[in-house]
Amino acid sequence: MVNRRGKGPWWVTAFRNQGLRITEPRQAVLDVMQKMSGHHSADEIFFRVHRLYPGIGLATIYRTLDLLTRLGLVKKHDFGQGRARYELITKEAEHHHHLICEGCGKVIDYNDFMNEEKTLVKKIEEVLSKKHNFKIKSHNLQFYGLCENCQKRR
Amino acid sequence: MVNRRGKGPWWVTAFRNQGLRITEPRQAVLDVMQKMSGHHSADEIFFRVHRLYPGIGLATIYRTLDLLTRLGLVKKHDFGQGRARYELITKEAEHHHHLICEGCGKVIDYNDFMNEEKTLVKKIEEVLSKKHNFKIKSHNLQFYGLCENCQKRR
DNA sequence: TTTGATAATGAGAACCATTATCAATAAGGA
DNA sequence: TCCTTATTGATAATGGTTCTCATTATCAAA
Repeated sequence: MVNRRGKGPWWVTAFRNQGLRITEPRQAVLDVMQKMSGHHSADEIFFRVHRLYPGIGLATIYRTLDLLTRLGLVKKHDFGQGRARYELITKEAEHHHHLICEGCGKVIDYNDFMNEEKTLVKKIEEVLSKKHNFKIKSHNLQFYGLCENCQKRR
Repeated sequence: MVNRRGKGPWWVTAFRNQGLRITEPRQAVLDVMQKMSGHHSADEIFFRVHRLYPGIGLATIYRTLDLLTRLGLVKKHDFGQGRARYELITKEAEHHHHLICEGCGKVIDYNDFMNEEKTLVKKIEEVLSKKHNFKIKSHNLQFYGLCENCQKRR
């Protein structure tokens, strides 16, 4: 998808607005992430990028993922697995949460009961922000357990 | 609080039942954690223990916290701060969740709307466990934002 | 098109919480 | 008290992530 000024991919404008340079590593990371939808660790992304651009280093992958996160193009997840996972934000991947398998680390997205959740979260936010003078920016609901395979295996 | 068999503190029975030995480091960690209620990192606990028992090493603190977690006497939290935090489980500290300040790392407990939450979580669990054949063991809801001080400071 | 200021990069060292190793110690049943 | 072996202390190792710094590349301006 190209933006309406024909200056390149959709994210080019976001970069230019911030005075950020369009570089090969940044394009490579974004390209790769679009192709591998889902949540991936920095070094999974590194290996994929590395196949196409062997010159790009791991440090740059981290720097780029951090930049994209700050720009709001990527969401950084912590599933308690000792490494962060990064997900490209798209219109398809709306607000959702995760089931995390404690056996194999598999992560399942879900977006059931999002309306009920939003209602409850809003109520909680209202009460808590007043009660504790706390400005809530985001929240996070995740379920831990065992996936189908790991239930059998143990 | 002493258990009804008069064999020492309440947790002694839990240890004996598992064939675990009652050692000075284990007593020290439990004593200190009872005195410093709340969530603390391993090295905060280490320093407190160290004042009373300079011979006890950090590795033992980690081993003991891990043991207590497996026994269900301690809850290990991940607030996304690059270090785990440990909380002694007591009757007072019922099921609760956390507000985490992204500015200073302060953590506020809350237990408002726990009934509504339980209802929603149960509904979600029922649907998701069927839909994905996923056995849910636990869940986790946390809010991120800025505490009173950190809102002013920026 | 060329130039110049400086943002961005690559390589590897540094960092830091946590875990593993292993010889020495000590808990607790016999 | 003795003996088995769980536990410990010291320290090295691990692994994800960040930092450093000399080099390179982007892109606005000439």
